[in-house]
Amino acid sequence: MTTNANDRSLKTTVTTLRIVELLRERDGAGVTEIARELDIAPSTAHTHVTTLEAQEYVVKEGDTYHLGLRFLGLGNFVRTRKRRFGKAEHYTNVLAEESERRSIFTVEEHGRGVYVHTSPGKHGVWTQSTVGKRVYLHSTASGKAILAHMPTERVHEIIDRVGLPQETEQTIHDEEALFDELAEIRERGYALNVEEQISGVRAVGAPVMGPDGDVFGALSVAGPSNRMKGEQFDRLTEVLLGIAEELELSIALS
Amino acid sequence: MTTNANDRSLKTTVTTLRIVELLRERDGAGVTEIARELDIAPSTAHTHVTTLEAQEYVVKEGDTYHLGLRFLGLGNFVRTRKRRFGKAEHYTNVLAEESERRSIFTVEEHGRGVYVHTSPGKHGVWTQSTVGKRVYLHSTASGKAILAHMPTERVHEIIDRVGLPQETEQTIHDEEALFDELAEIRERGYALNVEEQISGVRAVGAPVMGPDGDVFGALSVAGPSNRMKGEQFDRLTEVLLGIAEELELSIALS
DNA sequence: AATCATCATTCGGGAGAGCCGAAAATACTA
DNA sequence: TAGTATTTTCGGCTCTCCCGAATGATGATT
Repeated sequence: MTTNANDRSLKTTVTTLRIVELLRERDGAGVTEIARELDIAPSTAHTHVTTLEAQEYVVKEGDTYHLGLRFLGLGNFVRTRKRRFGKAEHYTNVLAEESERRSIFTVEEHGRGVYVHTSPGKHGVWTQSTVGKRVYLHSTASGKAILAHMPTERVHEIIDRVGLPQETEQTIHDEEALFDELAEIRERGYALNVEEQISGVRAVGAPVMGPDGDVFGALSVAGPSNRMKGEQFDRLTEVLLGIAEELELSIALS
Repeated sequence: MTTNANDRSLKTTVTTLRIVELLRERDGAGVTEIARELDIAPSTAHTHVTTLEAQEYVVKEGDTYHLGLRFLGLGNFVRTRKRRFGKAEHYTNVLAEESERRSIFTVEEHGRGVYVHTSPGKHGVWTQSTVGKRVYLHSTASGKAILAHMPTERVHEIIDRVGLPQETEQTIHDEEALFDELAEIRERGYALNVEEQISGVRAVGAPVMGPDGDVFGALSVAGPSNRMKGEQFDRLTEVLLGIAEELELSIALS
């Protein structure tokens, strides 16, 4: 999947990054645990982890190694790198306030959706939607909203790269069906997610276009299915579309 | 400095991390620029940067490489890793509200202070105090508050490791003078920074102790010197100490 | 206490991987 | 069209990373 044929990738760097990833998933780990999990010699794991520690990217607490606060600076940097992200944050909060649902601003990167901002909203308290989370584009409302406004060619590239994994029974896993849906989304102006990512959860997503005509990202609101239907739902959609438009305007004027 | 004698550090990993650091500082860079700056061959820089891209830690925009949003997830993870950090965030905001000054919560890592939370406050708008920023402990109010409540042995270790660089004319750069100051801080209960880090800026810092008796971090307020003196200042100190105590209590009860 | 078990850490040596340099490809300028 | 500065590819040599075995350190079990 990630390993192509003529791979000039640096094995050492890849191992280091896998360790970083593991330390996040496990919330810290010991040398043997890392070695076992990544199928490398304990001594090798040790060298990697001490290198990371010497560079101050990792801290040692007792016998377990943890990700250090240096990642705070890096995370904060990418979060504030584009001025548009600041605007998006504001309108994500406004959306959560007015919709009373969990609101999320998502952008595409490497063919996946990344949550750049999230705001809980009165009735949308469920967790699991943390900043930085990576999701599939084809199984989420924001993701489909983004795909719908990309050049078809790029959509194909993305499908080739990440595929269309089925996350629930409702997930669209057929390429043709997806393209039909994307056409519908363009027509309609917003995207739906009917339990396609998580059972029992529905969402609506609206694209946020940049002034250049490219998709910048997408805003979405999500909640339990029983709170996301009927006339309530129509109101939600209206609020969402309004705020997405405000955000577009705000971006265009800067 | 970072290169010890019997260094088992992985050269490849170190180079990769230096590139990451450079991409942050410069806000993206091209291959040649990286190679020139780090004194490596362009082809080498290219291999590193494409490895990072393949692992989705870096994005390519035209001919320049930028840090990617994967760091968002890592940053968010370390920010929320310790439940105490959440409490600290809340009280940092309260402090900014009540003091109307820039408020910061700092912890020690690898002998340096790291800003974990910051809140602008009505009259403390000046920037440069972003989340994740790393500062010296001996030249900041929070830093000195933290040092004052560490085992003397560790303070020596830190001085040996990072030194006492002089940042302004006021910076304490003499070891003995520093220890005198730390004793005074313990006595007084809070630390001062009189233009020791940045000319024209003063700050007050209070330690935040954990229930185990170790320093957890420090809260501080900062502002331009002319707004940080007289009876105004006494009120600030009182507010700061009160909120630091509240935070300690809140931590102890969890 | 003493033995055992588990894990972290050190270190030498061999294999393989990373680094360089040269050349090709690409993008801009004049 | 030629010239300049960049990125990118690729072969090969050397250095470095990785492994395995040995040593320390820590804690559990009897």
